Amino acid sequence: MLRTHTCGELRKSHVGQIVKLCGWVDHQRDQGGLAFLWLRDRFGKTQITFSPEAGSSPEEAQQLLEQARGLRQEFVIAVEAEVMQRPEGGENKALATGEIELRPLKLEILNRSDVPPVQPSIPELPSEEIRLQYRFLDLRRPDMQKALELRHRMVKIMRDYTDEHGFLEVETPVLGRSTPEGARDYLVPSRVHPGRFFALPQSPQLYKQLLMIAGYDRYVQVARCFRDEDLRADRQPEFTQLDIEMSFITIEDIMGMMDGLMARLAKEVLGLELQLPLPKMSYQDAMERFGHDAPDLRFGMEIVDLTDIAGQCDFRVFRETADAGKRVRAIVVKGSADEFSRKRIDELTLWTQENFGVKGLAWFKLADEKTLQSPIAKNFDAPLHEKIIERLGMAVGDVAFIVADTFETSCRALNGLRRRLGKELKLYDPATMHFSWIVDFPMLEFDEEEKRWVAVHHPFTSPLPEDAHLLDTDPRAARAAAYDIIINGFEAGGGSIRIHDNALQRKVFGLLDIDEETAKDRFGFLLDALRFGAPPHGGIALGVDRLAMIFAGLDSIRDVIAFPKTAKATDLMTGAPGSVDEKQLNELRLDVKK
RNA sequence: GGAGAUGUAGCGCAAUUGGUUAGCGCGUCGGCCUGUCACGCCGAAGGUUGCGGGUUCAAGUCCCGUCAUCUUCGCCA
Repeated sequence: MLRTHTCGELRKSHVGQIVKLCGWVDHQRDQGGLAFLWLRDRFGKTQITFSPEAGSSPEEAQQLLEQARGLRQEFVIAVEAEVMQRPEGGENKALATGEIELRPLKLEILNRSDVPPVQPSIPELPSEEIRLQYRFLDLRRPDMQKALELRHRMVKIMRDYTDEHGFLEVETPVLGRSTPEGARDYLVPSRVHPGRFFALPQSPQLYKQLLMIAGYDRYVQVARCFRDEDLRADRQPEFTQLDIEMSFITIEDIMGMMDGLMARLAKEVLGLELQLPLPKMSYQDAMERFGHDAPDLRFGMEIVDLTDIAGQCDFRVFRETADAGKRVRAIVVKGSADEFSRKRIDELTLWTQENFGVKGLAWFKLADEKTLQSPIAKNFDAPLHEKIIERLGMAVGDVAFIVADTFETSCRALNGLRRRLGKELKLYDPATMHFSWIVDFPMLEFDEEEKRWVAVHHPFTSPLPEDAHLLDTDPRAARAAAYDIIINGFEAGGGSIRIHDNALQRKVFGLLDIDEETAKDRFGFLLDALRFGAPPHGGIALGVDRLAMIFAGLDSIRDVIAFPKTAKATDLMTGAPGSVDEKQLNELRLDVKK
């Protein structure tokens, strides 16, 4: 047996025992006649003390000390040792094993290490580039190990919870067929069928619906999904979702099931009691009040509409915006006017223009309780000043930022501004967690570029029953039976009640400009299945990586993924994607031209 | 596809307005130290400043291009 215990488990109660430990040399301290060494594995660290009492004789003690001096960071060693209580006052409270130390009897080097570019023993982080290139070393860092452990616990809770509620985990294919609706697919060429391709799943959406039709009510899968789109701090080209589908249910049933799961995760992982049911907000409300369908509700700073007042002022930009049916909207920063010098406002204006395409960013401060102060203030008469101050609820010391543009652009700009200011001005405690549902999404939106309707959620989403008739008369107004779960401004998951009626599904395909032939070719199996007793069903998918990131209080999804990819979707460690032999290409009958 | 930031020793960083031999900490190597806790002392080695071009008497510093990493807009049914 190489070891009897891990590096994290020895306590006072083990004192006197002879144990065997294996691990990596974390760091050392040589004091001449006395040396200390910390042995690390993913369970913890244990101190080994090389003193004249080591071994069974002074000669052995000296030999062990010499051996210890030859050790370097990240060497892999095995020690046989006696567990000793540390001398009075020599405990290390920062270490779980800090009450004991090991008196070594035998030491063996199992493997050596080059000087590591990443030092797991120091808290200072190397650049992300180095971390990803030497991920196997970065993963030795206790922070990474904690993050992956937390992720494991969350997934375990998800599996336990769904199992206890009668869910069945079913695996669905990774090699499927491409459905160009939605995100770009990762394609896999077929050798057996030259010129034809599999697609990696963007989600197991259709398979889980087919499982419902097959009668496998209450399906769950921890599913890997792939999307060939550009990355972000919270987006990877391959990611994991907790995929769920249920039959004979209502929206409330699914939300209730997820509320329970969230409460359990919050309780067991963070020790937080969630108030259930989780609050709900309509999409329309979210856009009006926060400018985004995944608002960060940990702080206020709600958007206020000024369009009607703007229509009465002499400031041409505002009046013309209002007259054109666009919007003039504002957010107010409470009590921080002093922090917004002209220079800072200019910088914010430029940032807003460059990132969100607004033409400008207007602002008001208060000169006194009744008078606005701003380069554009003179374009407003006194009653308008008072109206604006009242509408915005401004007090002296507040500053308001106003965007005049289309509804969509003002949403983007004000949401961006709101998030940035909320973070910069520390308007919320980063440790708080805010869960909510966003409901009543529109079912369709018009894609101006492609000049056609596209599904906001996906083409299999059912309209709300009371809105189904709008598909014939006013598709824009039809609301979907869809819902997103939002945590701290992140979309942590989303789902919908699906269409289970063949005719309705065909009608929606028609609205989406998918003609009968294409629908049959791409989704024929679904349309077929819908003719053979499809039960009403619906489900949800939770972003496992994002949930783990949020619960761990981290800013990047990469920190909860063992082997993540860079912003350009490459793997710095393996070099993937790599080139392949001509032989492989020939077998696939692929011709790669640069 | 666009925008911004960054790139200097194995790692993290510094280097006035362009101006001697590019510094500091950690690590590495050598020496000393009997109670340390990533943190004692002394000494040494270690650099094509991402890469290519340009401006200049002189470039880590300015300009152009390029590559990489991060952030972000577009994109992400």
